[in-house]
Amino acid sequence: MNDQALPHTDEDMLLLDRQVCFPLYAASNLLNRMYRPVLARLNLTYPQYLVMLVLWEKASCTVGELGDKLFLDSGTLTPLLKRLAANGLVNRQRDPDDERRVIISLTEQGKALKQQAAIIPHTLAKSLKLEPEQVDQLRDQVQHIVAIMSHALKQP
Amino acid sequence: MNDQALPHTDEDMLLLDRQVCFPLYAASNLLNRMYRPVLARLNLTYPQYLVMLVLWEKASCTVGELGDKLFLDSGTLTPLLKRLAANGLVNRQRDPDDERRVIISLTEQGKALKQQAAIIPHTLAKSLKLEPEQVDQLRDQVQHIVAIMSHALKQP
DNA sequence: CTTAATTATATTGTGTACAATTAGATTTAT
DNA sequence: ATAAATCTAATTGTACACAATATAATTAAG
Repeated sequence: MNDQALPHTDEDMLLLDRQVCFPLYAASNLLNRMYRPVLARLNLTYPQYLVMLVLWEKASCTVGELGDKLFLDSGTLTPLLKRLAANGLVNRQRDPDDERRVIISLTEQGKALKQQAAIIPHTLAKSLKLEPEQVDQLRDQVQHIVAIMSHALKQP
Repeated sequence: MNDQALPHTDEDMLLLDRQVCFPLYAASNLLNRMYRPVLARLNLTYPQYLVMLVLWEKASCTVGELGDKLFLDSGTLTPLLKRLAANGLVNRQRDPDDERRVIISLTEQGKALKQQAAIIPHTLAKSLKLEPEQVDQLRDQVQHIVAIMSHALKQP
């Protein structure tokens, strides 16, 4: 409805405002910036918060499972998990059944933090005052391209 | 149409799949990963490519203008611009009219790179095979929340 | 049963992000 | 005109991201 009017020359396709990728990049940075002060009270960064979200659903999993769910690799997760462990929120231990794996599990303190985290979604939802339908529509659309990209990156 | 059915307890709001922020974060990481091999041929990273997009529209601007457009601060831009300068794509010089400012301008090599970059949007569009209307709709929605967040972050 | 291929995590090096601080230039208020 | 406030970049320190590589454990092949 809108696209037919937009030109598709090489020149126009390089305009910043024509990029899909740039708003996604900017949104990710801005979200991180909005979460930061809220999460700072829990002594968590945003990626650390994501790891905790996974663990609050499933109290223990391997580094690899975390990576699959969060689309991150061990180069990112290993130091992050060491910091979470240093802060007393998780345990890191080799899987006795397969010594290649490292099992990450919640400590009591890590479990307890969930109570304090309960207000986070409220706080953020209030800041980005969008209609619930808009939020759901946006989430579904972005989830869709995440699925496409993660699939595309699996076969080279 | 979909949201009314979803529960809104504190518990449910902490599910990874309920987050809007997480798909945006994942999308940003995955986009970076898809751009990387393509941009590597131009010897650019993704944020560097964004800076070049701005400069291809306006051959010279200050660090502050770049920061406003890309939602980045000098802590990110200064080292990035130094690397672009070291690679011969931009010049960095103090504004003689206001010595606080640093003017970034394209070198001939930087201008010439635009020709090679022309294929980038095509290449990426092919990889994430979405309908043009979907692309436009997604971009508009994400631009909308970027506007909301960048506005929210301006007033403490 | 041993070697080769594969798997899971860790390490290294480069490049962002960003808060907090600093330093210097300009503007404003007095 | 000068001191104070403001503005613009740069610097510092912490924490991601990720490619490439390394290491150790498991599995597969012969």
